[in-house]
Amino acid sequence: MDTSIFKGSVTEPEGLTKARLLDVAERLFADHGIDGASLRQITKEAGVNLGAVNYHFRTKEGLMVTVFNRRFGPLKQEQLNLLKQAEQQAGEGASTVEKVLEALLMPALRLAKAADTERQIAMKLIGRIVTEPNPRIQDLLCSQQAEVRTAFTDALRRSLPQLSSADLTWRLELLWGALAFVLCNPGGMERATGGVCNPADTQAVLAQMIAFFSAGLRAPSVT
Amino acid sequence: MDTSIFKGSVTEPEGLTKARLLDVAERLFADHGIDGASLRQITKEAGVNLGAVNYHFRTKEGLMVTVFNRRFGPLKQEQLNLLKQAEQQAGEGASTVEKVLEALLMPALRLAKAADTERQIAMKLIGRIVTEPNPRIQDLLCSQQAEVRTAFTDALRRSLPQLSSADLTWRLELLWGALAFVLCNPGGMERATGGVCNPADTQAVLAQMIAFFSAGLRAPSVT
DNA sequence: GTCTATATGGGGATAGAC
DNA sequence: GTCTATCCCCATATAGAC
Repeated sequence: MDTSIFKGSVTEPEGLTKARLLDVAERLFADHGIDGASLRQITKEAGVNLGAVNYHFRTKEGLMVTVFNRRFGPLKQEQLNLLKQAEQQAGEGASTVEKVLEALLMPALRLAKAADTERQIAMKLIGRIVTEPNPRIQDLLCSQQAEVRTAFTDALRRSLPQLSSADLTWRLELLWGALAFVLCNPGGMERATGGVCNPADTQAVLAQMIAFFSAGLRAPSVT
Repeated sequence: MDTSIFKGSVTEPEGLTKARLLDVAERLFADHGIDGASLRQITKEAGVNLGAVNYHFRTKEGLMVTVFNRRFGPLKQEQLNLLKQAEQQAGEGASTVEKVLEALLMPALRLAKAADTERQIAMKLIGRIVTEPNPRIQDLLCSQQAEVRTAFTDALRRSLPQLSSADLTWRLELLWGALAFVLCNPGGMERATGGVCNPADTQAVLAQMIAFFSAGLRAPSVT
């Protein structure tokens, strides 16, 4: 007697395989880097077939781009929305540096509606992609983030009219790098600092970064 | 008539193959990441045989560790020497934050006695290793840098007695991340900022970072 | 949509001649 | 010390059965 209900090639619920692939790929990309995570590993852990990647995403790069957009799209929107809110609150005058920084940093550190472990995975993914050696991925990121970059540069220029344009650009790059580093390797950071720094503690990181960087941004121009 | 002097397996000058391997490996590790650079590519570009890696360094990891130490050993020494000098100059009192930061940042950004292209390669290598996903490499870096980390943390603690220990640790991590990011991908940074930021301009980066981070470090404690 | 099987290429490591 | 040749494993991508 055969008690199994699903046998042979029974059609799965629409999109389930695809979603499982995306979830596992995101986690493994975050933990081992893009090149460091193989399709074999991803499909095995997702409990789906290797061929499914080809069917749903065509190539590994297709999978990567989809993972990327699923996470960066909403993030970008949230950053722009928060910035808009901050500027509306400020009314006629310029927003404070702190408010602008919060709009930029909070979404990246918090990641909307994410459960705790999911949040940590997504955070690491961002860090990995930002520091990815592969030039194709860098290009992708660069174009994706261009809108965010200009929006926040403009906002900060209004908040800090005394700062030269070059200095502002430089300091935003430094801030971006520090953020990427924090996101990239939370475990290593905690270990290196003897447990003092825990990047998963969103509130603490946010407070630290805002205090540190708003003071830095207010430093006199050097050019 | 055979005019070639070296033919067949003529013994090369001592250490030449080894040095060529190290130089090329450093460049390719810097450009493509550790995993991204294959031994085949390295040996081919170095004009040496694949087997030479096994003979001189045993494994790829052996090669990587040697490249690593050749570059980080002197860097570490230079950082510690400059710090010592700064503290001697300061005499009884504490060194200024700026002097301490300069001792930390300048060697990394300048890299002693390096020609221009060599310097850029070495800078990228540092960035790559700092952001490397592979946990073995992270451990190596962490232990190598422990001495530098504590020396500079102690120096800054003396310069900034009002800053809580946790805040200082956090801010140094953020600084370290920003530095890594700058070193890691100079081309991408220049492109993303429309040429405004050129990480190869040591003096400019140093001035920017010192102004930005010394102001940040002087911000009030948040904990 | 899902599976098995395989094509094709590249990786690191090594043995053994010279 | 250097070279060739090769082992063996793993990668991505794909073809074709179900």
